[in-house]
Amino acid sequence: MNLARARSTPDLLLDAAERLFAERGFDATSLRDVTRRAKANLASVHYHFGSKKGLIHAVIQRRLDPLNRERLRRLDLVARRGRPELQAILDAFLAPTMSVWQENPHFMRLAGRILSEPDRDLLDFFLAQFDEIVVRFRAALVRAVPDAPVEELFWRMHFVIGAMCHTWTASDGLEKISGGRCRIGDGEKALRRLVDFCTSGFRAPLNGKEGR
Amino acid sequence: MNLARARSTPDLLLDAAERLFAERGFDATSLRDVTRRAKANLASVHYHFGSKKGLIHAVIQRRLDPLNRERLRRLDLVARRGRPELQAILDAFLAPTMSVWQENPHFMRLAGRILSEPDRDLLDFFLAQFDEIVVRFRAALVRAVPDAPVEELFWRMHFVIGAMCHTWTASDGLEKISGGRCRIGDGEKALRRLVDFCTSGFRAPLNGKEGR
DNA sequence: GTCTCATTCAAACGTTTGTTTATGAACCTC
DNA sequence: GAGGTTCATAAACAAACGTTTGAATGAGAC
Repeated sequence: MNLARARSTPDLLLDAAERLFAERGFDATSLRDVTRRAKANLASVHYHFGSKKGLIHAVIQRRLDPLNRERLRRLDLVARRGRPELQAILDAFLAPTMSVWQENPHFMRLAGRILSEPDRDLLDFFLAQFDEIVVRFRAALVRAVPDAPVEELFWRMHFVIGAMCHTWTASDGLEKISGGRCRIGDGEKALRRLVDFCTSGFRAPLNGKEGR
Repeated sequence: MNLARARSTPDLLLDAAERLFAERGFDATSLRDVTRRAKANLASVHYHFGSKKGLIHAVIQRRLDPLNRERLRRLDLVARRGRPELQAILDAFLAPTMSVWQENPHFMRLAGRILSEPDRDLLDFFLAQFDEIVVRFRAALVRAVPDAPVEELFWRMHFVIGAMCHTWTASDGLEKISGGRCRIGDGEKALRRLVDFCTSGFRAPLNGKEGR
């Protein structure tokens, strides 16, 4: 038997699928592509995951679950220190995405794309994973920016999410457009830029007037 | 003959394709879907556009060309008034997308999705439409924020683009997550929120320190 | 009237797709 | 070691895909 523990078929399928889905998209990746890369049989997808959609869901959940748990863990640390700082909240939300991106850039590219997915089922499944995140981060934001209407907070988090997704999914577009000037590099600097931009954007005056 | 001038087959194909591509995505939309909706023959796509890819390119170019011309026109107006204001530059870049969204929400949803497209050919074709935009807006930004390194300007425009795309493509996700609190409505208010957020984000202190 | 050109049309092409089936090997339980 | 469960495998399924073909149609030009 090998010293390196042999990976199970489901894991091999998930790895292959994650990679291919990220590179080519869900529709452009056939189950034959996945099983070929995983060195598994075509029917094994249906045996372990029921269908192609089941495989997609599993790919998403495997990474999204720890990611969102880490977000909540960090938010807890922030909230425990008294009235939460806006920047610390945004950092708790954004920094874990950078960690995931570092360990596995494929998944973050994939996740960013799902939010603009036309497939309603898939989008709903994805959003359902954020129920607790929404509640907890909203509460923290209300405490950090008490003079802003909740509606405004949602809009600004919407912009934050847009900037975040674009950062991890389209950063090669940035490299191309900037003529190679901007490279995402190790992610740390990109994260700091992202957090700074979002924090400052979040502090925009309310109602177009200067903040009171 | 009809009073309303009969539209040509290519136009009918473009309309149908734009709608369906936006609703279901490129891969999930078959040429049979398109021709059925356009009440045209299946082969007409290849006759007029050469291939499915040709049709996709035509759909994109038809809207993107006027959109980017309008951006440049507005930027000209801003630059002619002396040293350009940051907010005016961002408005010149962002406001036309709202106009397009109002006339044709389908296309903006589609455009936002292309930036996270896995298909390199398609992405390259899309980005190539922005060559002049990049040059002109970069020059304006350099004048408006002279103490920022060009690299920083590119990064911040990257975040702006992310927030913008997310606004027009995923605003129903916002509505769902916010529990119906946030509706995009007529677009005017969303645009103002977006411009305010981006302007403020763009003014984030440089290098993590307070701006000089 | 006839020739010419652009366009439309129905039908078929060969692939590829997700999914299902039937068989067999490997393994654990008692 | 018999019986049963779990997983792997090859083969087949019907459906849908982008694309091509060759004939039919229509309107102007001469």
